[in-house]
Amino acid sequence: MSSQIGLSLHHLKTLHALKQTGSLVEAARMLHLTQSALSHQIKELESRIGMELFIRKTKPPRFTTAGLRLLNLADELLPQVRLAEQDLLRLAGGESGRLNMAIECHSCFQWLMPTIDLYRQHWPEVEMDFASSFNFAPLPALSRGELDLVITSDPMVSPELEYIPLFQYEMLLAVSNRHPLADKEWIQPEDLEPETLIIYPVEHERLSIFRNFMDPASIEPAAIRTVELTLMMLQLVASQRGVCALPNWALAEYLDKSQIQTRKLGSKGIWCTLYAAIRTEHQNQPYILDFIETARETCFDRLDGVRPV
Amino acid sequence: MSSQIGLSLHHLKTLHALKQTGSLVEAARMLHLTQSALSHQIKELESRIGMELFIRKTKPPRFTTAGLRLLNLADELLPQVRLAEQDLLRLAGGESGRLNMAIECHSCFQWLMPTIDLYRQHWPEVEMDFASSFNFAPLPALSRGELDLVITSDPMVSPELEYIPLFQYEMLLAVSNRHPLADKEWIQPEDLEPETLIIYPVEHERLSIFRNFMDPASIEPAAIRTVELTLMMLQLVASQRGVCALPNWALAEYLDKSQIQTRKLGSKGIWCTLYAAIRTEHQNQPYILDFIETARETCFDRLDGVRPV
DNA sequence: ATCAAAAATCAATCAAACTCATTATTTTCA
DNA sequence: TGAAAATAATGAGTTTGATTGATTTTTGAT
Repeated sequence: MSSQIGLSLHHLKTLHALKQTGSLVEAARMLHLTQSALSHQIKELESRIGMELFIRKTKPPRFTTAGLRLLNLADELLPQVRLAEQDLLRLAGGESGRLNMAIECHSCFQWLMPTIDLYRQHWPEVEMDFASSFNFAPLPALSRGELDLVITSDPMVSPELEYIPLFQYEMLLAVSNRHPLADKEWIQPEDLEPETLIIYPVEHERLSIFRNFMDPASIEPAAIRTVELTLMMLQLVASQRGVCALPNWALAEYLDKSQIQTRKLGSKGIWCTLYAAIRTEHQNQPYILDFIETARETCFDRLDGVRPV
Repeated sequence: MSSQIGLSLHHLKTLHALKQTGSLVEAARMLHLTQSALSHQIKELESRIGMELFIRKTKPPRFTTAGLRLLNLADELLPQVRLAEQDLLRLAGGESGRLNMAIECHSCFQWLMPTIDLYRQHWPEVEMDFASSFNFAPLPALSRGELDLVITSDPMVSPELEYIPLFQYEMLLAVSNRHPLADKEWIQPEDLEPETLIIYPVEHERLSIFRNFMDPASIEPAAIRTVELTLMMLQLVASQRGVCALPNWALAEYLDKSQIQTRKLGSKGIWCTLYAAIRTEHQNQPYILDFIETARETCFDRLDGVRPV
């Protein structure tokens, strides 16, 4: 029966990831596989259907008709598979549980809300609660069992904690259009010496602008101003009251609306990984893992500039 | 990311086949795999989701909630996959072609019509034509290239012909309710000696009632009457004008409506395989193979009593 | 033109899926 | 009810296919 192409969900996931990321390398990271693996996988599939699926030699790959048809299939099937797997997890692992969470990265509310909304539809029985982390250290609270999940970008290793990477993002400096730094290709630590730096009201060691950029160069900004809301930060930047460092995805949607621009921190930029921290005892708990999975999906779907792993 | 169950289309196909056939053995035959393979496959899946998918120890297996959820998923996904694969085949192999067919088994019109209707929806460009085979031998015509597909239950081996099995069925004897043979558990060749046998107007060697039943016992019926239509045959049987042998699936829908009953031919019954014969040059021709695939699906979906391979 | 990043390729490895042979369990039927 | 047949489960071994690591080729950027 050679009429069977032998499509599999792997193929669809690969194509979908390729579409989402625009490159085999990134798609591979998203799927926790090698670039080589994906290359082989696609080539094998192409040989079976006797056609190319996408045009290589173009930066975001352009898909052929056949490739588009499969992408279309993926868009239809994968969500259904996802739903079914969620149902199975609920059936097997129990419907309910407690999910107290905190975020160390304050811009994260941007994607956390849609994530939670989506998650609640599928796990209505899970009790969710949030702790604002301006005042206390969430990771110890997680260890103590007061929290169940913490979104953080700096893991503190501990035997009872498990860190599951969500995505990578770049920390960018936001400056006003008319700011002198807007003329520079990228920012050096010294450039910030005369500036007012606007930050969230947390310890400096927890901010990568300090930890990974200024501290290593032993440089401090002229002034520091703390603000609790991302939107307010950007307003201040636009008003030339200072500069601030924020994740690329947090800035993306404000770029054209406000009078601000973004610049790399250092020639390579500062890249951070955002993690979901859980207690090790929860590492197989379906309702927890599915929250994380939902978060990843939401982020890759809605956030610009995020990269896998 | 251990929240992934790792569902695959194989699993869904297996579950679906299990539901359709009611047993692992038959499901395996339908999928061209071993019973062992399916057993392992399901067990592995069950271990991954941590639940049983169906209750063994019941003749048609009863599915658990989890199993039903997956069956439901299969019903949603598999048709979509099927459509996508058809689209790819069309894209790769060309949309059009010639499909002249003939059936040696006259009852086959029963399922051939719905098959053709379904097929035409997906391959509107393929030119279809039918040759009634009462007068001529279709297999030689197929070799000669006058035909492209023949439905037959007795393959004549030839280098340029390829036989693709569709399904197995049982040849049953139809008798009137009031006929003395209706009292017998099953029919022996001798039982037919005093009877009038109603057959299609083709050579006796092409009829399995002769080839596999009466001829081996060197027995001939008292009289033979030829009729071209299945429905007419059954009317004659009901009117006690004779008995006839027909495929179980052809009889199934008339059983309660008319005054007829069916009996096995021999203690084990006569089982035949129905094939689609094509020219070897067509063995990779997508539009041909997809017709055959469509036929198989239609038969398994609509015909009672057919068995895989 | 040169360099860095991405993709393709090849050989080797690894793991999953399948088969064969066997055992256990069910079903059927005498 | 018990024996025989059919079906399912199990286990060991094999095959296939998927994945990786190392390398080359290609592409895009400077």
